[in-house]
Amino acid sequence: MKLATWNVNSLAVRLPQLLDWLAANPVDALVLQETKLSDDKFPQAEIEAAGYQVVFHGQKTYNGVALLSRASGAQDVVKNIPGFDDDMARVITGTVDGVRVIGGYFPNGQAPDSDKFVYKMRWLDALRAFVADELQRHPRLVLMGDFNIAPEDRDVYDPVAWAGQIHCTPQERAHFQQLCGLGLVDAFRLFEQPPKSWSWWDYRNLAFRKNQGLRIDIILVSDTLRPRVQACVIDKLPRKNERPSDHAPVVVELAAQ
DNA sequence: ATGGCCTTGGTACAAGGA
Repeated sequence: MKLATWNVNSLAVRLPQLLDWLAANPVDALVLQETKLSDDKFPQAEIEAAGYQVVFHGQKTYNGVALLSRASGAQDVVKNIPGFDDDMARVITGTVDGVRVIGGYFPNGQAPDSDKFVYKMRWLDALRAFVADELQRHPRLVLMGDFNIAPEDRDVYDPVAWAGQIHCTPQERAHFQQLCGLGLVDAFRLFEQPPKSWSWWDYRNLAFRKNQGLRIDIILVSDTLRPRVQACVIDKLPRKNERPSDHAPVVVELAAQ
């Protein structure tokens, strides 16, 4: 079973690339972030024509998430974080083939001294409570998405320049560790990986060509699923396309039960 | 090297992203 996450930075722009990627990478579940589409504009028919079921939670212009899955579809779908009042469409959850899949577009936070950072901290508190609750009922659980947190210095191309900056603050990293403390593990780090592995590269500064990026797109798997994890990779190929998203997909492979 | 790019809304350029 393969599951993946991808921040597409506008599904309206990236739909052809998404369909190409799915044709080459027939995953069982895929969560998308930054679809930037209200639900009435979501390209459901095109995705279904490609052989996927899809549930989505969007808004105009900003944010927006979706969960694609194979024929059996996603069960018990939840949109956003219950009990957390939020104008932004950031979370979608469903059960796919017995695995509880939570897809998240974590707040950016803008700057550590900003109101948006305060929101990020509140959102992370709410997410942690939600994930803890979900884990009680679904021990086979995957939390994946654009975390907008670089968990460690090795996830940052220039840790000195980024020290204390957004994505790298001690507060954000503490939240990441608290999520792991619920009984989740970073699937990417279960394996030896190439040094300087990133999932996002700035559009500016020839950052992709110079491999200057961050690893902020992350797949956490529950302790129950951990023995089934066989591989976790970042697929840089779509970042080499014309008109790419600034993020690359991340894929995890689970052994059959 | 100040910012350099991309997307949206809307039709000029500002805001947000990371």
